[in-house]
Amino acid sequence: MAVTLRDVAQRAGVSIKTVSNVVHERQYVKDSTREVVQAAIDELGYRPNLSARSLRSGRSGVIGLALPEVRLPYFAELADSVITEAKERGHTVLIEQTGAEVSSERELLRSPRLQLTDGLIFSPLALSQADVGLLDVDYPLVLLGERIFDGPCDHVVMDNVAAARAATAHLIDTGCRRIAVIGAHRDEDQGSAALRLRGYQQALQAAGLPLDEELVAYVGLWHRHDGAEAMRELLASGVEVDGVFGMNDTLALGAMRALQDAGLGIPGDVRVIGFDDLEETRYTAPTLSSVDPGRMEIAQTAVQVLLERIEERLSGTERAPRRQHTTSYRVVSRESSA
Amino acid sequence: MAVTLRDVAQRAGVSIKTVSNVVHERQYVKDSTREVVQAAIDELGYRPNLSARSLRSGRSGVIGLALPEVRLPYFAELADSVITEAKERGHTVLIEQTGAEVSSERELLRSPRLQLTDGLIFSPLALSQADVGLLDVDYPLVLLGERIFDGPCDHVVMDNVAAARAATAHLIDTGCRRIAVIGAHRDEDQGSAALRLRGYQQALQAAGLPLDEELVAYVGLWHRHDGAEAMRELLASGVEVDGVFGMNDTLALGAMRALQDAGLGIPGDVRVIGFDDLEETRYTAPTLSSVDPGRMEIAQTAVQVLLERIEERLSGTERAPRRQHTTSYRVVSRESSA
DNA sequence: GTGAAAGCGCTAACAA
DNA sequence: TTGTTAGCGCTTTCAC
Repeated sequence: MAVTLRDVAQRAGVSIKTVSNVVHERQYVKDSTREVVQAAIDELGYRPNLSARSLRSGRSGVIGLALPEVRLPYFAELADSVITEAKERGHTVLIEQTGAEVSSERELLRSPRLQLTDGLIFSPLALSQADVGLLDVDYPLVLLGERIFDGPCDHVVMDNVAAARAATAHLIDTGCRRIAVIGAHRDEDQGSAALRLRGYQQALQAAGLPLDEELVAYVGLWHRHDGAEAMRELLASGVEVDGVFGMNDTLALGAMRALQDAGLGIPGDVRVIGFDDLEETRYTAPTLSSVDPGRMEIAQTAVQVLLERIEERLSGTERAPRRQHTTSYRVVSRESSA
Repeated sequence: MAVTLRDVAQRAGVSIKTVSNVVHERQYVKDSTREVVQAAIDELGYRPNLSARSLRSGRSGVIGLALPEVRLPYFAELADSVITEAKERGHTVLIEQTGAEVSSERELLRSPRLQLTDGLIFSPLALSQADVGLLDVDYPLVLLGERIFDGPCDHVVMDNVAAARAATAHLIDTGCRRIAVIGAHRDEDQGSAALRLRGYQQALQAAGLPLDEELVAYVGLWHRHDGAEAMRELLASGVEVDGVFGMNDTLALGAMRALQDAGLGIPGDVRVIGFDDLEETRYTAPTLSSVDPGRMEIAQTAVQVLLERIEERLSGTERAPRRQHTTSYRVVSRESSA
């Protein structure tokens, strides 16, 4: 059925080893031999069996990417960046969706589904510091985001507190005094929600503005629907608002929608800023100010670090200590806060 | 290093075959034996080596999904659906991005990167009928979309012509007489763009409206940017417009943005409908009417058909003839065409 | 420069 | 009901 190295060797009248050498473009092969072998490969349409190669060599060329849901724009863009970067480095990406449930995130780490993967890039949404022990797995793992610190693996993060502080400060600079924040999670102190809330609070304090709990909107998920819902409740509560910081763009877009439904002008009556710098923020009406989290940098760093770990593991090199890699962010001002 | 079947067998004091039987939850294993083996598995933390299993059994449990770019919302949602459906059926998904270039789509089909995949779901954007020969590959392949017909593989399509006709008819029903269409491609007669254009034309003819070439906007890609750009040009040309059919939601959203920038009201001055029914159409201002292409049905059908083919191939069963599977669509009316 | 052969971990046919 | 064993296709020492 499938053409194997042996078939090629037979056809070319050489040993299996020589064919392997040609396939891997190794030196120490006479040019004439190489040509004969290459001809046999082409004629027979030989394609290496990656399962066999993987079994033998211990590496499959596939890396796993675990995230809540690819349909969420932020993760779709992150996946794109990771896939692109991995391809650049000769690897393919297998995607696992965890749906943001703690249980599936925990299971994922021990899942046999990842077995033919050389390593994993994991962006948890629900796991907490208490789960840090689960991260001590026997395969290369790079963690994304700030839900867990001081884990036994490499970690790529953006400074959420500073970025949220900058976003909030941006609204303050443009004159806002009653800034609502949408996307807080109750009883959380490590996740993005908690960190961005902290940044928001720090900015208010730095500006000498009061922290008004009425301006903090708690939500379940960070979907558009939740942002719209939260904004509606905020408006219904009668609390005065002249600025909105959405913990991500999707929430902010939902909030914009609710504000517009209520007949409020953006940025006239209320200024809005989001977080993530999704492509669509450039095309909404009005265009949405946001924080660019440096997605490309995150993806590149994560893939690079992961591949280094994979290499290290295979070559038995002394393991470098696990590191935390911090990437940069940038506030992007658009119409919604002009 | 890694725990193998042999290690478990030794620890449990049974043969490797028995352990395998337990792992595969096969019958004919005494309960007491099963318990002992399970205990050993848990203690040692045994996880099957999928590369070995794959080499031996000829199936990896991984299916490939090739699409232009996951960051495009339609494909992000499609990927989500495919991954979810595949997981449901015990498979994982490896994603390949082709970037909508003919060359990479052609290469993809012969790529060794797909070698440890059991089969492929392929959504081409650039391949044309002329490439039909390339689809005659030696692995299970399911094609999505209508760029190629009568190929040597299964095919899941939605009736683009009928759906576009329905979308256009919807605008006509609400009173539009000068309907622009955005997203046409020059020199194409098989792709979604050509089919949707045909549906648009059929609807106009059926209503006795003239086909005005000035109302057809040609674009390169179907991104938001292209929609905005095309709409701007349309408006600048001075042609009269009271309705817009965007060949996908992204184009329609870009067009909406341009219309709003020009001070036109939606649906007051111009009614708009898109295509794809992206989640965000429910949250834009105004909400966008669209055509629901039955993404879930497409994904389910594609995965099911592919897994059947994989099964067939492995069991050496008589191959059922290649089939075309047509899924259903639905016009969803929202504010932009109310 | 090239060949022979061992074995990666697992599955499944065949034995017991 | 459980054990033995032959490879799946490849990589990789170690000879020649």
